[in-house]
Amino acid sequence: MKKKDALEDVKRLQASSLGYVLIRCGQLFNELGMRAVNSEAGWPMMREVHARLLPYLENPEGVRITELARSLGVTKQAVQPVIAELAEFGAVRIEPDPDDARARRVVLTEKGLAAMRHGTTKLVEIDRRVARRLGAEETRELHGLMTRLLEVLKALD
Amino acid sequence: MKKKDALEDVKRLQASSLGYVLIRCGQLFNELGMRAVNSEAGWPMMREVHARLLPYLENPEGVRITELARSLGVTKQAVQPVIAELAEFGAVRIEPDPDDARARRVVLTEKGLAAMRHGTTKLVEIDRRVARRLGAEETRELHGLMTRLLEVLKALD
DNA sequence: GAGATAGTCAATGGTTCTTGACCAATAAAG
DNA sequence: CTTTATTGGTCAAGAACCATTGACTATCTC
Repeated sequence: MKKKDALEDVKRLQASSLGYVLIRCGQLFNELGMRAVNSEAGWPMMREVHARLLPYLENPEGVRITELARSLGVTKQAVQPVIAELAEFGAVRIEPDPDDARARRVVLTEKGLAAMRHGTTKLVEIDRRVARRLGAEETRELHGLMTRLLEVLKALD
Repeated sequence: MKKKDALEDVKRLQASSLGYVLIRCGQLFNELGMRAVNSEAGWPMMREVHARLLPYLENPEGVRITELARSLGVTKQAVQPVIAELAEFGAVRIEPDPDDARARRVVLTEKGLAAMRHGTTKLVEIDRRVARRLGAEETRELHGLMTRLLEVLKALD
């Protein structure tokens, strides 16, 4: 059974890769998180696009659509339906730009902030379930290492 | 500036969450990996769907389409175009099922196995770049913890 | 004024997935 | 050994989502 051995070989290689294991973990966690958020009322249907956009609304003065598009790496036309949905829900407000009459500013509202908080809280709840099985010490250690890893990955491009 | 404080608060909450940091890391790593795989010739266009399907072809005897669909949580119709593409490329072979004349078995070929190996190798290369910045000891530790985390997450549902 | 920039509108394309109708083979039951 | 229900798979049509290009308006900058 040479073929079976080759398969086992690849699986060993996968298990040996930090990245492979990391990607799997990230997907599973993401799935759990999305399910937890959408299982509750209040947010009609949280989709990946929303979660991807929200972090770029850090500026309390608002962010221009073009800037959002550039941050996300897509065209401004692609961003429009997303912010339209967010605005309809009330997570963002679209204001005219005081400095430029052409431009508009997408501003995170209190409700949008609450949505971010809610989503993160759900993740923290899963954290706790994980910690109960993984151990408090290990979880803390993992969190520390992961935080450093995030910095490394950001710098890596 | 109460609003800015509230935002900082959420960001602190996010940074404190293992899951949040993990998801970000996973996305970044995945992006790097996909880019690395597609930058080389040999595999015309590796998409997420392919990467998602391949792991379920572990059985050397092949797997039924219905079974694949159930594993992926979609309909069998959704699976069909994916395996058609994989078959066209040569990563899988579609054989009649010896036990059931209705059924077909999707079998991973040598080429498909090589593709998995190639993808994982690319991840391992990124691993090394990460390890150079994170430190060998830390990387090893992180890998160990992450492997345990994966088991925990799988069991969590 | 000339040219760049912010944003919108319209049309369109690709990917993924769905429902519904169908065929062929199997399994269960009389 | 038929009848009936179930199962594996395909075909066809289409919906949802995400993104695109192209054309246009309004404004800003020089």
